[in-house]
Amino acid sequence: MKNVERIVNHAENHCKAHGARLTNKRKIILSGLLEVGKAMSAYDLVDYCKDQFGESIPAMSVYRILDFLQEENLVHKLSLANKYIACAHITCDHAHGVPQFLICGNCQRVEEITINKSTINTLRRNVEDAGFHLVSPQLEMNCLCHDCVEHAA
Amino acid sequence: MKNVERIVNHAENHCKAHGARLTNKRKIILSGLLEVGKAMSAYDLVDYCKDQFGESIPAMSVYRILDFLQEENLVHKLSLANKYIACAHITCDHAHGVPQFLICGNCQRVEEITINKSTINTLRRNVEDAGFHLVSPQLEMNCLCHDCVEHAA
DNA sequence: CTCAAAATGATATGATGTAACATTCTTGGG
DNA sequence: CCCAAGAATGTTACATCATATCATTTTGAG
Ligand SMILES: [Zn+2]
Ligand SMILES: [Zn+2]
Ligand SMILES: [Zn+2]
Ligand SMILES: [Zn+2]
Repeated sequence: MKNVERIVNHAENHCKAHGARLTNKRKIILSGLLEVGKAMSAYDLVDYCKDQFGESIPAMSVYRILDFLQEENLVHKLSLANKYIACAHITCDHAHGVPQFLICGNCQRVEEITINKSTINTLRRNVEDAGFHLVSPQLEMNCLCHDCVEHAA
Repeated sequence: MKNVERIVNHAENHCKAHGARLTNKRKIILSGLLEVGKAMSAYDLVDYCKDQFGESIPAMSVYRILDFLQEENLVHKLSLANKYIACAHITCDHAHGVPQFLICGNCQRVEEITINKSTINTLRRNVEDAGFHLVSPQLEMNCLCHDCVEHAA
């Protein structure tokens, strides 16, 4: 069984567990994101599904499906790039924490990480000191990946 | 002298100091952002300048002017909201560090802060541990301001 | 003053995202 | 099984955000 298929199956079980339905179209969108392995715009996904799966899914539907997948923590939106990326932890059994994203400004690679609690707490204290309350520590950070740092050197 | 005027003068000196020109149109855009005191889209600014200053500045020019103002650190872009906001530290004489933004998800108030170096360094180490190099610690955080926390309680 | 560079304008178009209503699919109770 | 109700998807139109390209105007150094 291909890896993408395995992850999609896992996602389907995750949905079933609380009565949500990972329909065929939703599987296709999720599969596309998993196959590509990097962030794509909604319209990129329209094209990809047309080209790779022969499925014409209108943009409106893609947006709705992306909303659903985000609610299920199967996909995340990167506001810095207006793109969407498959969750890197779909097959992990632990509950999904608030993710942080490292975005390589050179090759666009994206890494989804979970920064350790003590760092987040430090950040939270900084925010409280400024008179605000941190609601969600989802962060998107402008980075360079290891490869791009090497090649630049 | 009004406060906005004072800040704009300071900005003009800042530009002059290295041969950049804070033209009249650029002053108008910056003044608009300062008067409003919150984040606005480029098209919001087109309308505002038309209504408040009787200046019809085409959107294309507004975008160019915002680009200029960002390079001068007089304005920052909030990617989370696709909006622009005047820098909170124009009249500070110290060099402008990399800012972080706290955005109230309820009333849209924005606070520009500079998180202390040690926190940023901790964050940087977390990023390095993930095999990436942090290029810019500009962060946009989904928060609630103190007032909105109170009123919700 | 003159000319080149900088700034701004005009026009078109691309990219991203949502509103509103229609149609189709799914599913559980009779 | 059948049907009604809700969920999912389709259609159309439009709103919003942003850039490409070329023309014109403004500015300032020489
Ligand atoms: Zn995730
Ligand atoms: Zn890279
Ligand atoms: Zn600033
Ligand atoms: Zn608030």
